[in-house]
Amino acid sequence: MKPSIPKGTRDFLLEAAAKRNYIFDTLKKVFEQYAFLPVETPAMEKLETLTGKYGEEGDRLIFKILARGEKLSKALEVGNETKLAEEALRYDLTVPFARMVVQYQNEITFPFKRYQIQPVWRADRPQKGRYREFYQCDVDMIGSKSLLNEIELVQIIDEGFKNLGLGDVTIKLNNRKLLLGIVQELGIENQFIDFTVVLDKLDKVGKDGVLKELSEKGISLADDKVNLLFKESGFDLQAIKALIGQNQIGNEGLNEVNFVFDAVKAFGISNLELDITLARGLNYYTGCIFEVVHNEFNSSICGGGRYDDLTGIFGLKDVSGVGISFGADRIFDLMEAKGLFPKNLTQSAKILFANFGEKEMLASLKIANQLRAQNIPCEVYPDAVKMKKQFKYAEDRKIPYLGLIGEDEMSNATITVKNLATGEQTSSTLDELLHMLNQ
RNA sequence: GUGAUUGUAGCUCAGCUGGUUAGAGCGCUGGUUUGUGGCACCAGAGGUCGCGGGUUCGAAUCCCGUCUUUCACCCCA
Repeated sequence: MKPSIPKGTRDFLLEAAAKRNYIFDTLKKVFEQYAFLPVETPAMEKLETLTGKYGEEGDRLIFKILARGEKLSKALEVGNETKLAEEALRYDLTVPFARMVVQYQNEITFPFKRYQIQPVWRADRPQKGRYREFYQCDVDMIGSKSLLNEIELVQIIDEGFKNLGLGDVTIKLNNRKLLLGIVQELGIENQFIDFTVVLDKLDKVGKDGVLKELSEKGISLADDKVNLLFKESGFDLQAIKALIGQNQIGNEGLNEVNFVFDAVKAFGISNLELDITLARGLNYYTGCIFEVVHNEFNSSICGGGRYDDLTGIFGLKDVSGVGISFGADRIFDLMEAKGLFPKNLTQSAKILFANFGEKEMLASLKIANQLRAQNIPCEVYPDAVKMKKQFKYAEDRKIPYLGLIGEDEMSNATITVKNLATGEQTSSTLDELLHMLNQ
């Protein structure tokens, strides 16, 4: 059998793993700058914890874990589908986080801020930028309704992407309350989800495409409202204001968006865009919603929003939360395509000591240990094989220097050091070597 | 879930309308060079042509199924 991995998953070899860690580390630094601390939750949750939180489509994509042993045979026997799988792999990090907050509510100080970098699984069909296993980097805050949180999250998004070299992203902002107000004024409140999902496609399929899809879902709109709602491929904020008029929830949403928008702009973040067509599919969002896109990548690389009732589902009422999720794998692909990763992420040792035999090997190890004590990563080649092979190893691992300690060097306490890039070779004492490698 | 698409050596690929020993480049191993690599030259190893079935005297090549790859839709990080 040819070795391979399940579809929609991928291996991260040395260099790829280093690159991905670079993304994690960069984001972590920003998260911690805003006083978020890490938590972790198990890869699997009880199925009932997950179902019903992501909408119909989302539920379908949950990876269920088949029951085993007696439980399985019993479930098959009785034909009880719900007993076939009682556990599932987590679909995102937000719902498990909400579960965690409710479960440990007496041990937690609110507002509770955490970040979480872990993989999630979706039983989707893989395609560009879409995997069945991928890492999310979530920052969430539960237990405060203040819009300060929204403002800070936008700042985190902005700083995070800038630090990754992706300062040219667009941060989109919208508010579900505003959308709800619009839907109320259109008289189609009971088709809120259907409407917003279709509206989200405006820039992709245009006005006619949206109208067509709406009518396919049994939603028809009066012409005058359509004209207020959107133009060919965008929308007109003044017209939207006219559309929602005195609608209470709509104006609430509008005020929230404006507050966040103005504050963030005042802090010099210019790539923020109000987009009333932004919907976001996850059902639990209730207030501000965010999404980050890049013009060289066709799907969003970060998304999030406020959820007023998520903990309520688990029994903790009136606790609002808000958070965002960076899609590490999409960011990885985008950065790879743009060549944004720093070089030498995989440089392991600064110097490799060649192996000429047992005596020489031990002499080299003694030097290596002294370098290590000075925080200089280094290694001794483990086998006394031919030089060609040892050189190649150093080259493949991007080790810049080769140290040679043979009989001559041992007897006069020196180390022959060869710069592998230039071919330059010097005879140094240990102190000279330390000095050179510390630069 | 729907519709396309791909699969030949470790990697990237060639192999014309079916014809007998399936090729190249890179990589790998050994040698020219038993403590001095990158270059060059020489030699060598490595493939049930994704898998299963069918058509045929004969299949990498045609047909069916299946898995896999990639892409779009749905939906999403």
